[in-house]
Amino acid sequence: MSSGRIAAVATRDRILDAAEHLFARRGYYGVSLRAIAEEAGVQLGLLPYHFGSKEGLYAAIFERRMGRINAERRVRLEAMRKRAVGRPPALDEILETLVAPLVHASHDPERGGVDFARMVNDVVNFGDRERVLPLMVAHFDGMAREFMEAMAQALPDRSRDDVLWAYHFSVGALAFAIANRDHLERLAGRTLADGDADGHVARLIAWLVAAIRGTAPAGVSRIRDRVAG
Amino acid sequence: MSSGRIAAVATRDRILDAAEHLFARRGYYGVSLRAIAEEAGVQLGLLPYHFGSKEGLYAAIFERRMGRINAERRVRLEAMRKRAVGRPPALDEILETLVAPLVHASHDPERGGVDFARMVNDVVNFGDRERVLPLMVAHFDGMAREFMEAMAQALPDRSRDDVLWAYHFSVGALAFAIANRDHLERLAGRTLADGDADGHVARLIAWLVAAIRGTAPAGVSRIRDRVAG
DNA sequence: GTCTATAGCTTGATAGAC
DNA sequence: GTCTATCAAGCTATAGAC
Repeated sequence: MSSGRIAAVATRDRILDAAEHLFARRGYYGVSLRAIAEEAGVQLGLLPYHFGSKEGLYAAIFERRMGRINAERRVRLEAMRKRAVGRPPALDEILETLVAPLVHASHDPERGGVDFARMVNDVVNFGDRERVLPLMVAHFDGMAREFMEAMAQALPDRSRDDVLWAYHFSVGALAFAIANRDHLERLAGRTLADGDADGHVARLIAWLVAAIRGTAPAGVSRIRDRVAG
Repeated sequence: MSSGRIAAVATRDRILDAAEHLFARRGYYGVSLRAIAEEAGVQLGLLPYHFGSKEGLYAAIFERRMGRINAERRVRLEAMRKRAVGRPPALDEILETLVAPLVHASHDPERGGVDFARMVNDVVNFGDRERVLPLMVAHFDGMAREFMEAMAQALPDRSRDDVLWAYHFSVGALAFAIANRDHLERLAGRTLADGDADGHVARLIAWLVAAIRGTAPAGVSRIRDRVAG
């Protein structure tokens, strides 16, 4: 490994950092390659050289971050399944597996922090379908299937549509939560002292469990859920 | 009122319709005035003439729609207060007041439908703060104060931060729900038969009430809430 | 009020020197 | 691998005819 290659990786990462930061604030079309190059302290021509195109750069940001997050989820899912043999997995464990890796990343500048969280939120709320669809397929759809299957097992008395709705809204709440932390502070008009990632995970899971359990269609399951949860 | 003025209003509205439709799909920077003019069947020069600038056009879309929605909310809030003298307002009524006018608008093409809903979602998830902040202040902040006050009364055992968090997440869920209805169908891989607005309002309110009630910090209030709710 | 034409700038991508 | 220079196309906003 030559020192040139090391330098190249460092440059690539500096570009990705700069792009992540700017895309998070103004969206894909709101940021020019020139602005990114300037932020990265690099010349414009380097961006198409390393990433092929603007879309390629955008996609590369997701590839850098989501692999680790989804790997962490898969490890947790596997551990969860091993713990729960013969019985269905617990709803709050499933939700923690869904939520925790991304929330932790959104608190860790080394893993993208709020910037990457905002980009995730942008993709999840995908207004610009044609552009964003490949990213959803590559980084979200596979996990979605796994989580919905687990949730269906944890909620045996719910219809397929109920599970779908629960997963859909859980992802929405997750994306909203990690991307709009500072928005909450604006609403409050002051700084909030709720910084730690684990606290956010706990609050988010409590919210989701309550929402999903509390909207049970049948009276019987509702009582059982309260005892179990 | 001359026929020229009537025609002018019609043209203005056609431009607003076209802009709303395109902004909903690709965001502010992803749409050019040229594309809007073409979609509206109008010449480019007319847009700056009628709206001053691209930002002015974007703001005009919100002015056209949000006035009516917030007026409806104020009427409902007032009626709610008259119904509940001496006792705190019910949480589900407050949430219905927050949610129903916007959900109904998101189902009605005459009031912007999904397109305007997507624009609302974009502002609520405001990545591009400098640009969007004036719109939040003009159309959302006033209502936010009123709703948080009502929610604080309906949830007397909760802290100020709890109420803040509940309101913040309710708005997030509302914006997500109205903007991503079709997203749910992609996830399902089929068309869902859940078209009516009232059904969506009911499902959303049930979700929010369950989430807010179910995350009560104290055990005592939790029991009381279940009896009351 | 609407259209045509254009000014002045920015955009993403590429070619070629080093 | 990085930089400089440049292209063709796109952008918003404006001026002036009708």
